Amino acid sequence: MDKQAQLEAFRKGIAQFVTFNDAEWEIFTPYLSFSNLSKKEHFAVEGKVCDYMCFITRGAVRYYHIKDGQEITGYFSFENELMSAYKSFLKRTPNTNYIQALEETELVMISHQNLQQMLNHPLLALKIERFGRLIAEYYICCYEDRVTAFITQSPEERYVILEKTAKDIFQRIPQHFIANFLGITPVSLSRIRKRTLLQ
Amino acid sequence: MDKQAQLEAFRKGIAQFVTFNDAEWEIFTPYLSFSNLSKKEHFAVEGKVCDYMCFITRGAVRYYHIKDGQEITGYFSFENELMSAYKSFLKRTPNTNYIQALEETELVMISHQNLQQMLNHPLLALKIERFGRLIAEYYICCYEDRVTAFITQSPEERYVILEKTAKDIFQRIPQHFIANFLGITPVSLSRIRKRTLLQ
DNA sequence: TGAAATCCTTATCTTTTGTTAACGTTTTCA
DNA sequence: TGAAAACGTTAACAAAAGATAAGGATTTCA
Repeated sequence: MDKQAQLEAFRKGIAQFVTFNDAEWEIFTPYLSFSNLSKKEHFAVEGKVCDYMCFITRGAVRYYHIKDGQEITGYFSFENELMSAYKSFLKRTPNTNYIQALEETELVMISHQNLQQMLNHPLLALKIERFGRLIAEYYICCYEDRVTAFITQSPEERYVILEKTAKDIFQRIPQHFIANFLGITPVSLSRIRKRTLLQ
Repeated sequence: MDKQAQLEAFRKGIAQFVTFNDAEWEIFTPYLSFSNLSKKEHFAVEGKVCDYMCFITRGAVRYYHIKDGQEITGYFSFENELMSAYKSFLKRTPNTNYIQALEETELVMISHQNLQQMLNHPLLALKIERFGRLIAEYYICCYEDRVTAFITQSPEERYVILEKTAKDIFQRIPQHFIANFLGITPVSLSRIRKRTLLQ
């Protein structure tokens, strides 16, 4: 995808949070940069501060932790979604997990430095503050649902709901990553799938 | 606690997010209101839109869902912390859980309506946008840690860590609520406690 | 293209958790 | 103050999940 098309996709993708008129867009876009990730390439690694907030125009990534030498996948992001090691990016602290491309991935990026400059730019500040607030609020709602699922649902219930609401993820993501995401082992997910098929 | 003392506590409590000079404070405080909750009184109930964002100056509350007729406690907030049915408050959608006072509780409150007015007030807008953004970012970091705990830790590990990092909660909150919070049943928590004591 | 890596399933065994119920203690509140 | 409610522990059994290993299919990539 060429940069112009990526910018268009980005503009459309963030319209749920904030819309720029053409004059604002002219000021805004020079603060953006672009990058590609090849399959298995890391966007973020443990111990490093994450300097970019991204919008994925194509591809998919997984977020994972390493515990006792084992990778545990906690989340995914796909095209037309935002991606960042959010906590590290915001707090400027070393990241505690990894983000890795599952496919060829294209990104539109905002560096932390540029973000700060925009927050000091008289014509952008208010809109960028709002953008940041709405993004954060959006993610809070996602997280709230996720925690609620862990509190109130069994692994099997979480699987059944995921299978209903995001069937396509099973075509795109290896099943053992999805198992981690659901909070169980791959073996256990395989059993649950067999069990729920028979019913 | 009298209102002046509550306001002082509030100002101090939000200083981690935003600080007001005295002139700004004068403009800001008329948008606030006050309320008390007696023990077991509900601040929020399922099905109603939550109209207030609160700061707790005294007391404690629990957040719980009802599933199959059973109450499942998912979170707590204490004095000097913020409290709201955040998702409902932000999205103006019916709330999906309950918030109930565990003790006599005192609140400083911002109504959604007043918040919107402040966001349109030329002298407050930027600071309030920032306040909202920083609060949301703060909660995202909390949620991120919580989800990571569910993904990467066993119930026993979650208990041991909670016992280390927030021992006082066990003196203040009934144990079966804490069990829900950890994602397990009260019986299971009782077993874990016995098990880890013996080791 | 062919060896290596990845992936899913299945089996076996162990460990943990859920469920239900009972019991004694403490707290609540009319 | 006294009956009722709330609370934590324990027991017994069932259900589910974790750990480990093996086997076969598919994919990857040099």
